[in-house]
Amino acid sequence: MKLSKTSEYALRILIYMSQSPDQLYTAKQLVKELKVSDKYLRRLMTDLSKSGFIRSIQGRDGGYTFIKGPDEIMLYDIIDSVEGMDKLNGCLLGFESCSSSNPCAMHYLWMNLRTDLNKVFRETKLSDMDFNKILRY
Amino acid sequence: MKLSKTSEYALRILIYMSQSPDQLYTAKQLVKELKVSDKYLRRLMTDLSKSGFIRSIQGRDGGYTFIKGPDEIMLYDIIDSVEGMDKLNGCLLGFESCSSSNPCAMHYLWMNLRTDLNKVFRETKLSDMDFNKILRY
DNA sequence: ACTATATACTACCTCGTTGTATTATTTACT
DNA sequence: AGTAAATAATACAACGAGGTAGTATATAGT
Repeated sequence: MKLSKTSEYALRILIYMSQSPDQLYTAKQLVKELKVSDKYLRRLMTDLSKSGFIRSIQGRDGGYTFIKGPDEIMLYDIIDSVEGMDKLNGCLLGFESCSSSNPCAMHYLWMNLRTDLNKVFRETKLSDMDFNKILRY
Repeated sequence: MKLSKTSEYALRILIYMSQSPDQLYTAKQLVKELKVSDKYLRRLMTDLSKSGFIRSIQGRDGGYTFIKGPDEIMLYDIIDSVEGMDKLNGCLLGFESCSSSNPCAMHYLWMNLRTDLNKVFRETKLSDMDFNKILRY
């Protein structure tokens, strides 16, 4: 029912950047706009570039820019890359052995809910975000 | 998208106990059946009795039994008492200032999903659980 | 009163997540 | 070549959730 801070930040950053996807964003700029700590953001940006969402350009006049277009990136992909979407899809009661053939008491109830959750995150693109509503802090 | 371990355990325990709600359950018995660590379960049971779901009976021949009937306890109440349902209902992007009048880019998307989640947990009773599907471990 | 068996309470330990500090590397410009 | 401005990488600190140990307290049966 809640994402990790890392997912929060990743989404914040990429949603923010997708306002003008061709622009080169510096860490300094993102830190200022999004109020994520400098060091933490930089580390996260490295992860995001390793995951292939953005390219990092080192050196003077460097920064970060998109590789894929925001219309090619699903919210699911972002969350999956930073915290693992499968973690969120386990048994709600924490039973290792829970499955459709051996369901726990809440299995079908939870399955329906999480199917909807997954569907939305799988089908929503970064570019579907409403850019009139970019909060900063 | 996931509950805390404490919520998992609380649900496990109460769902298990609601199989025969008038029975007196000892910690030892619950530990054995549900594979939750002895000390942790005991501490959690104290919390659950303070929250008014169960009564604890100390001393020899003591144990735990329901106060309210399982048809009076909503899943929402259990989760809310052990981890605070409000924590799960915050802004998905972690913006403090996010609200309907000042929404973040994902506000309405997330609002719809979490409304469904809340609805199900608010409307589902402990006694609605399928007791043919009580997994133990 | 004593004992066995149960819960209550307090303090501590462990570990993953979050956040910070420091140093190294890369690149454009002059 | 030298400098300034940017990212990369690594190590470590702080915190909270989860889990454990040990002691105190309560109660039924004898």
